[in-house]
Amino acid sequence: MPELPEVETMRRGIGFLVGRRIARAEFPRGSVRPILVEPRPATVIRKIVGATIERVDRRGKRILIGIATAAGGPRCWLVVEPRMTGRFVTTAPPTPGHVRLVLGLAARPGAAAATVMFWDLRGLGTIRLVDDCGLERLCGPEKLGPDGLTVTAADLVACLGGSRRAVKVALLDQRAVAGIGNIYAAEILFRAGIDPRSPCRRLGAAAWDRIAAETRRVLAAAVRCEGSSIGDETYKTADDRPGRFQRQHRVYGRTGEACTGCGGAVQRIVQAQRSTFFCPHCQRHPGCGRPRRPQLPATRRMA
DNA sequence: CGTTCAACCTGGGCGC
DNA sequence: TGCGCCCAGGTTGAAC
Repeated sequence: MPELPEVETMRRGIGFLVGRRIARAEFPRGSVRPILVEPRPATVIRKIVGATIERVDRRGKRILIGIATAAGGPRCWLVVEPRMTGRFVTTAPPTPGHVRLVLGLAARPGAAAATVMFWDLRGLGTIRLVDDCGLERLCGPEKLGPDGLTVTAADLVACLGGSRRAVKVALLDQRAVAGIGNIYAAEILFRAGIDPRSPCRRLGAAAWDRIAAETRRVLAAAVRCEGSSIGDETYKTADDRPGRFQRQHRVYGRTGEACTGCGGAVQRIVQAQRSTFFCPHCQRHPGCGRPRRPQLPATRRMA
């Protein structure tokens, strides 16, 4: 579920952790299979209980909790990947059985004791405790490209300009740009007017300009709306409110509905085993002067 | 290099 | 009611 806007909203929702001491940590053994935790939960608990949280950051779709070890040793990081259904909660969790981590914060002057939980329905999320070196290995530039809120056309061209991959698939590559997922890839390309099937190498400078600009604009707007909540299940803010950006979805999840641009039907196709939503009329290969016909691979050979 | 598939999990929704 | 199937915001690794 969570893409950059949702994870950024989570980060803000638990920002009050900064400066707080961890009084208690627990990895509850619910009725479902445990999620991936590295190193062993007992080791993580031993290292972080008693320590103080120095910062709460985000890189791409990951939350980074910077922790000063109790003994004043080197800082370590709790790296949380929510994947499909993970989220932080400061109120009652949707189900008690899917709470994966509980952090109890010590009271201090001006702040009562508090509890923060990581809840994950499907359990595909991960929690890792790493040092600075491990953080680099996990979230360094080899793994995560420039952040989606600030990515430039030059960044995209440098990484993807020569690629044969379909642009929608490429935008999901976190090494190219960090934070875009299936929802926002669709919304960005609709607003940029680009056919999701276009091979990257066939896009011109103007197209990359539009893609980069819409990436920043759409993600920033979604952050202001506190993300997209679909259905009622999984994603909500840390204090249990739904996001609002789903109201501004133009194509995602709207198969068969009228395109807000031309009134035609929004289409769903599958790329890289994932749904892609787009309007074949409003989204064209750049440089192609007129709307593409709805996919008939036939008449290609001619040109 | 790029695509396809399976896997990791739980749960909702649909057709029969 | 129940069963089987498809779907879901993500990521990884193996096979072709």
